[in-house]
Amino acid sequence: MPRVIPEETRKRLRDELENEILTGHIPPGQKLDEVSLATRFGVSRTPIREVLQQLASAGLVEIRPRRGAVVAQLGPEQLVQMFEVMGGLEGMAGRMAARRHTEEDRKALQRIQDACLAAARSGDTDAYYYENERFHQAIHAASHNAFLIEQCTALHRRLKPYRRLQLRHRNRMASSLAEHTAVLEAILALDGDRAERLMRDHVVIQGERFTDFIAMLAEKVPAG
Amino acid sequence: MPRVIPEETRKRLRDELENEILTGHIPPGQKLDEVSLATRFGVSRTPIREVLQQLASAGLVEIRPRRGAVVAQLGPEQLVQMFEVMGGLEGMAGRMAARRHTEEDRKALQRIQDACLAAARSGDTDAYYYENERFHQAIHAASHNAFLIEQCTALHRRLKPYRRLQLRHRNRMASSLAEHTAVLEAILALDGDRAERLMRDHVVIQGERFTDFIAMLAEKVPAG
DNA sequence: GTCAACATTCTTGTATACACGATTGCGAGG
DNA sequence: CCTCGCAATCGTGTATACAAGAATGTTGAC
Repeated sequence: MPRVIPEETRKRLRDELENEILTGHIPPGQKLDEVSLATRFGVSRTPIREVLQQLASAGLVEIRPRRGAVVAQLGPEQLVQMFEVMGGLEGMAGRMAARRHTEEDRKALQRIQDACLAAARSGDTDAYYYENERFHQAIHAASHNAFLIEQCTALHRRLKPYRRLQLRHRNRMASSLAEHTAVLEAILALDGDRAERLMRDHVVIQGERFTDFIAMLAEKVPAG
Repeated sequence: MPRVIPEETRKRLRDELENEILTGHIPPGQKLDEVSLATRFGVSRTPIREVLQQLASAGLVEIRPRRGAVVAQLGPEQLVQMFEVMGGLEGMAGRMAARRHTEEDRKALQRIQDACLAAARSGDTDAYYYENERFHQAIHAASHNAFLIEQCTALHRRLKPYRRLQLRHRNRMASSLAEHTAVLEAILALDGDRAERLMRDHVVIQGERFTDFIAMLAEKVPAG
């Protein structure tokens, strides 16, 4: 039994667990038993505990002293609030992008917007989801604020599982694309105020639609 | 040697270490030796490592694999970026506060503003610093977005050591107070857009002044 | 049959032993 | 005198032992 984890296993530990939580493979509220996880990954409890701590700091799991770790559950209210903040952050990014983007940023944004358009035309939701993500990332990058990028990425990741479902509903893909177009226009026109507002609304609308959906589900399920 | 940390020691561990970093008692770049810390606090390395992990997640220390933990250093650029984001977050809070504050929020805000005024009149920088913090907290609270409050608090804490020096300079206290007044007016007038803008500028100005100061220092010291 | 109190079991939190990468200091070669 | 390489040392990462709180099951009384 090696005393040094084979370099990749360390990351695998964290990434795999994080993924299973983010994808919902391990459902919210599920208890995370240290021993089981340790056995499963073939390591001792020590590195498992470290990973759990990190995931707790990221808000993915909740550690109750002496009572173990569970996958964090986000209620409708928390989701609304997080989408609201996400909107604010993305709005910031939009504003900064409008004021600071470089020629390369322009090109990248337009290229990705084209890809979004293509995905939307072909009706490929998964492809659109992927390109949508890249579009947002490109705007973050164009803000040229590394700290903001970090914050956006972190929150984006955390909300990921909730956004995914949501594009499949109605013709959200079409309106999303239209909103992108408007945002991009504002950015290219160097209009920071407008870019911020449009971007914020774009994200908040997503959030609202989704949280409506969640709230609807929540009514049928007793809080637990 | 007790195997169970006496309940309070656990928090003391984290708080004390965090404080010493935030106050600069342990200077940025300083190596944090696990064994020394363990000895100092009278515990083993295990809880120390946990605390270090948490502080790393909060951005206060940097853990370099196999090479130990050091107190994180923020360069001028990072500080600018963080203040920029802080401004955005506080702006968000201002906007939401304008739209959502309750009667209690109104009263609290006015009460604290009065306290700020009193502190400014008496020229007591420390008192003003304290009341200023409370004013910002009151605005956060009036946003009624718990997640935003968390984010603001976290970033606020992290920037704390940098803001403190800065009020002592010039007549920053007077202009800070004037800015508060304007922000409060906008909030009480339910003008979200204006509250956001004023609040953002208020914070960003603080940041800029401070980072100018830091940048000035940085020129004299070779990057290390 | 229900509930409470106790004993048992399970799981977490801490301490410690040990392995191995990183650092450092020394000596040999240029 | 400087540099490179190696050896000794140091410090971190992991596994494991153990203590004590939490959960669970059992038994007894009402």
